[in-house]
Amino acid sequence: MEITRETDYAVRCILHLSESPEEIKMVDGIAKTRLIPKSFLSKILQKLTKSGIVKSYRGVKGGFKLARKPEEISLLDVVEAIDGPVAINRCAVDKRLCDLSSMCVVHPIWVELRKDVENRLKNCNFSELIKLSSMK
Amino acid sequence: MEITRETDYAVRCILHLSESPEEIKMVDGIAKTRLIPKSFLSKILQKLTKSGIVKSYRGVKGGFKLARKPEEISLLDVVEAIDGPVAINRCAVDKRLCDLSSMCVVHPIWVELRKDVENRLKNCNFSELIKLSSMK
DNA sequence: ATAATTCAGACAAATTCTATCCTGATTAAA
DNA sequence: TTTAATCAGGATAGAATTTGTCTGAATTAT
Repeated sequence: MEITRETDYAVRCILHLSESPEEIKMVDGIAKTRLIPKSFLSKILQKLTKSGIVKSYRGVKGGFKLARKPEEISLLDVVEAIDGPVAINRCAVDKRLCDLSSMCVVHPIWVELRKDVENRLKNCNFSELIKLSSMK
Repeated sequence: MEITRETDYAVRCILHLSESPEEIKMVDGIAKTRLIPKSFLSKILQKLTKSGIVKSYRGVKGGFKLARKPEEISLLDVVEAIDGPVAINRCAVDKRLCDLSSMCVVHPIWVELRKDVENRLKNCNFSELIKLSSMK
C-alpha cells in the first residue's frame, strides 16, 4: 500500500509552486530544483492542470502556477488528481463478488479505512506544509 | 493506494479458516469455496505459514489450519504477511532524498498516515469479522 | 508401496509504473 | 511577421510488479 513516485513528484511540485504562488514557473526549473525527471513532470503537470489545481500558460514566458491559494489545495486533491480515488480495495468499486454468498465481511472495514485516509489527506493543505518547511 | 488481489485472497482465506479453527483444510477446498485461483492460493498459504499465521500439514489428510485463535489474528498481521510493511511512501525507508535541501516536509504526514492505517488494521481481528458474517 | 498432499522454485502473461521522444499548437518579443 | 520558447498530446518502451501456472521433490496416512 504505497503512493507512487508520480504522486510523490506531484506533491513536490505543488510544494514548489506554493512557495511563490504568484509566479509562473517553467517545467525545466521545477524539475531541476526538485529532482524530478523533466518529461515525466511535464505529464504530471498536465494531469494537475486538468484537475484544476494548476493553471498553464503556453508560449514564450509560459509555464505553470497554482490555480488557487495554497491553503485551498489539500494533499488529497493532489493524490486524487494523479492516482485517482483512494480505493484501498477494488471490491469497493466492483461489488459483484462481495454480494454473492456474503463473502466480503471485510468490505466495511476497507471503506472505513478509506475514509480515514481521505480525511487525513484532506485536512492537510499546502499552506501548512510551507510553514513547516520555513521553520526548518 | 490499493491492497493487492493477493492480500484480498489472503484475507478471504483466513476468514475461511476462522470459521472452523480446529479443522485442517486443503488448498483445493478453500480455493473453490472462496473463488481463489488454486495454485496462487497455494503460494499465499506458504507466506502465511512462514509468518506463523497458519500451520501446514503435509501428506495425505494434510492441509492448513490457523496457528492461533481468530481473535489473535489481526487484519494487519495478514496484510503485512503478504505485502510487507505498510509503507505509504518509499521516502519513509529511503531517507537520502528527504534529507537533502529540506525538501520533504511531507514526510511526517506520510508517517502519521501510516500509523493510522496500521492501528485501524491492528484493531480488527478475525473473531470480530466472523461474528459480523454470521449476523448476515 | 501408493496415493494424496504440501513445498520450493522456475517460468510467464498481463498490467502498471516510470519514464522518453516527437510533432504540433501557442505565444511573447524582436 | 518571424522566431524562439514553451506547453499539449500521443506514441513508444523498458522495468517492475502483479497475478498467476507448472513441475518435480518431500512428506505422510493408509
